[in-house]
This record gives sequence, structure tokens and C-alpha cells, in this order.
Amino acid sequence: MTAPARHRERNAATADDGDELRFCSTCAFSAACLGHGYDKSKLQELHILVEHVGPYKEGAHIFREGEPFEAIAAVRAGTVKTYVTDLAGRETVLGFFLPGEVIGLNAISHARYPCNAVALESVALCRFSFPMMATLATRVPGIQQHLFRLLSEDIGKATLLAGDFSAEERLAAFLVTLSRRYAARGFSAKRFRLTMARTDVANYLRLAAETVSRVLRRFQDTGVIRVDRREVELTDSARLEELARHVLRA
Amino acid sequence: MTAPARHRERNAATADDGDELRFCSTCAFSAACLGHGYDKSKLQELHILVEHVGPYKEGAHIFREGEPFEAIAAVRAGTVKTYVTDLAGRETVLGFFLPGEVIGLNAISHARYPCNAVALESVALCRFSFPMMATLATRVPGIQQHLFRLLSEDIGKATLLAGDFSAEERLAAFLVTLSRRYAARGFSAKRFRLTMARTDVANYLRLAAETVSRVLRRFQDTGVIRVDRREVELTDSARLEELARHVLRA
DNA sequence: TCGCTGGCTTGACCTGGATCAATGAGGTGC
DNA sequence: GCACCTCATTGATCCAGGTCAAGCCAGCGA
Repeated sequence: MTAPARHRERNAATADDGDELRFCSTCAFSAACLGHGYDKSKLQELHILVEHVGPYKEGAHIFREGEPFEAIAAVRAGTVKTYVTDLAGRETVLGFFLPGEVIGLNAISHARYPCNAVALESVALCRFSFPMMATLATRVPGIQQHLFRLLSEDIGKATLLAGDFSAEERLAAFLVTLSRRYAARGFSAKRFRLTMARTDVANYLRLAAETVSRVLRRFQDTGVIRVDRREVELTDSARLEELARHVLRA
Repeated sequence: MTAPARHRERNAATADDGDELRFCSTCAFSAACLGHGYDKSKLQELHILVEHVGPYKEGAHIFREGEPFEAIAAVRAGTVKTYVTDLAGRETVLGFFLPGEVIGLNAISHARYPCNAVALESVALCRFSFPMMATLATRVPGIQQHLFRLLSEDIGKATLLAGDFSAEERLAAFLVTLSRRYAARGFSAKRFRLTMARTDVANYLRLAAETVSRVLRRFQDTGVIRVDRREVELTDSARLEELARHVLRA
């Protein structure tokens, strides 16, 4: 993981000004993400493992397939796309990571990153040294538990899009999922920006870009969403969720 | 996880006859699976967490969706199928687990099993209490590490069949994967039995049963495999691997 | 032995989405 | 302003694989 600009936060973390959360809210956020909650005394401990990296500008790689695995990272700002390229050089999009989400988990088993990660827009990260985290996890059960949870969660995720669903179902599920993820991080669930190109969406959903275009248009014509360029508004999320129901099984 | 016949191994484990591995080879095997290697003194410790359960007869459920999660389990003998049923009652096959493989990992995050597990033939398991394992993992880094590895490995797995591959590619990859998994456990890589019905294979690969049938026939006609009922022989595994290459990316 | 049952195979047809090809519409540099 | 480029849209055609509908065959119980 090459960092264009690393700001080590060790000093900041030990600065006992009693107001760390506000001082470094995204870091605190990542810490919460990683299972610590906001217990300040413990947070302090995790803080030591964290460094802020970035910004990565659009198109910059965060890590590349085959590089030795050393850290997982929580996205602080921007969107990260992970992908692999097959023998013929065509890429397969594995996922998109929004602020607050963790990249690199699938690298643990092989000690190398099994895919590439690239910034789709300006991206900032909180980087957690994995060896240090693992060591800390043996002392602090909460961390271990949360790492287990994070990992276990991810197992089921790919399953969602692995089913044989129609293009409409896939796209509806994709939009609903994005909406929920944004909402979970405090952003609007109704209006958001598709930070990735249509071709990326298509590739991720295993559809042709043309199909994505057509389905989005159909959604707009039937009043389910409004699309303008990359801006999306869910005008009838109830119907959209209905369309996504089979995929999301809920 | 309801156990039709539990044989607690605590006594056996503490019997210091110096020859535990042979006494309980599958258990030792599971232990290895879970990261301990064959270091006897440590194995002892893990042994305490293990109970042998089974046999489950064909069609019997090992756990059902929604049941509280309490344990992961290594398959000792037989094949386990995991699946979910959608709102309309149709099932979606998530995976098959052969001897030596671990079921239940995806339950950790929600504290409930997110799918059903059923025996496809007579099945025996080594059951590991997860809370106890997690506790032990905080003391023994090796266990923690291996649990991380097991979990991380599973993340990528579903991805394989999530791509948009042709029926031939899927089926070839399926056969190659089975072959490798059997080989890894000391069984023949060339000849094995498809312990699951065609409909299960089809469902797992997101194909119609008819398509599975047709592709198997085509494979046989082109001399890649021989199929008789549920017995399969890979007569030209080189070609089969070639067909599977895009899916397996290697 | 027969007939039944459930899994498997084979054939005929149909359709959703891929592919190919062309056009539109912002964005950017000159 | 214009030329150019990339991304998105729209239309026309094609095909892999799904669906429907028959047979087929092994196992099994009576």
C-alpha cells in the first residue's frame, strides 16, 4: 500500500486534550468500525495503530494485486473500487467501498492483496497495520470479536450478486444497497451520486453497460428514480425495494 | 445445531496415552485445519473444545437458518449442502462441504446461522464451540491467526461463481474444484462421486438442470470426462482445467 | 414380476440480455 | 469559438441458456 502522503497520528493520539473524538472524528469512526465503540481509554490504544493516508487522486491505486499484505484500511472519504484483471487484460469489478467501509480483509488469508484497489475520486484512508491489530486483538477481546464479525459479514456479501437475477433486480438491489450504505454513514438515502462510471456498475453487476443504461431509463420512465448524469434520486424507494426483494431476501 | 448422537471427547482427550493422533485422527485433522498443526501439547488444548457429532443421515439438517449460532464444525465424513430458501420457497444452494472443510463460518457476524445445512449422505462432524474457541484464540495466537485465515479465504470463494461465465466454464470449474478438494484430502483426483443431485449442481451453478445434463454429455462426447450416473472420471483433466481457466484465474 | 417413483436425459422452442453500430452530450484544451 | 475525447444512450440483431414437454432408466416395494 503506497501512501502518497502519510500523516502519522501517534503524537496526536497521545495528546491528552480530552477531545480526541472531535479532533479526529474519522479515526474515531474507524475505530468504532473496528469494534471499539467510543470508549475513550481503549480508543487511545487503537489510535496508535492508525495512520491517515491520502489523498489519493482519481485513478490512483491504493494497492495492487500481489503486493504483500500489511494493512487493512477504512475509507475516510471518497470511493474505492476493487477489481482483478483476467489473463486477457479485461477487468472484473469486485466491489465498491464507501466512506466508513473497510478494504483489504480478503488479503489476510494469502498475505498478499488478491486484487487491485483504485480511487474513483479523491480518497482518504485510515490505515491499520494488520500485524499490530492482530497482536492487540489477542489482548483486547473486543477487537478480535469485531474483526471476526467484519470478516464473517463479508463472506455472505458476494452471494447477493451471485444469484441468477434479472438485470432489473440486480440494478434495483444495487441502488437500494448504496442507499442503505450511505444512510448508515449519515448521508442522504434518497439522493446520492454514482461515483463510478456506468461501465463499472455494469461490470460489477455482470451486465452490459448498455443494459444498465436501458434499465435506468426504464426505472426513470416508470417513476421509480430520477437520473441526471451521475446524480440519482430514489423517488419511490418502496417500489425499488420491492424490485430488489428477491436479491436482498428481506 | 442439534446432534443426534454426541460423543463428548473430553475424557478421551485427557487420556494421556501418548497416541492421540491415531486415536482420533479426524479430530487431529480438524485441529490442523483450525490452525494448530500437529503440535501435540497444544492439540490437547483444542481437543477439549471438540465433540464428535453424528451420524446425520441423508436429508437430516445440521442447522437451520435463524437458529442461534454456537459452533462451527469440520466435516469428518460425508457431504454437507448449505442453502437458503427464498420467499417463494425455492431453494438456492450456497455451497457443498467435503470432508475436512468447515461449516458455519458465515454465522459469526449475526450470531445466527444465515442458511440451512443438510446432509447429502451420512455425515459426521467435529464440532467446535465458537465462544470457547474465540476465548482460546486470545491466548493462543496460532488459533486466532488460523481463524482469520479461514474467514478471509471464504470471502473470495463465492466470487468465483459470481462472474458471468458460460455453462461450460462453470461446470468445468466445478469439476476441477471438486477434484482438487478431494485430492487435498487424500482422495482420488481422477475419479469421484458427485454426492449431490444434478438439480443441486445446477442450482449451485445458477444453471438449469437440463443445461448441466447437456454440458456433461458434451464433455463426455468430447472425451474430457466419463460420467456414469453419479460417478465421474476426469479422463483429460488438462483440457478440463483449460476450460475452467477463466473462472479459476490460474 | 410388474408398476411406480424420482432423478436424469433429450428435443423443440422462446426470450433476456449481449453484441454491434451509430448518435448524443458534457468536458477540456487550444 | 471549435475540435476532440470520453462516457452515455438508443436501436437492431443474435444466441446461450431457460422453459416446457416427453421419454428413459434404476431402484424399490408389493
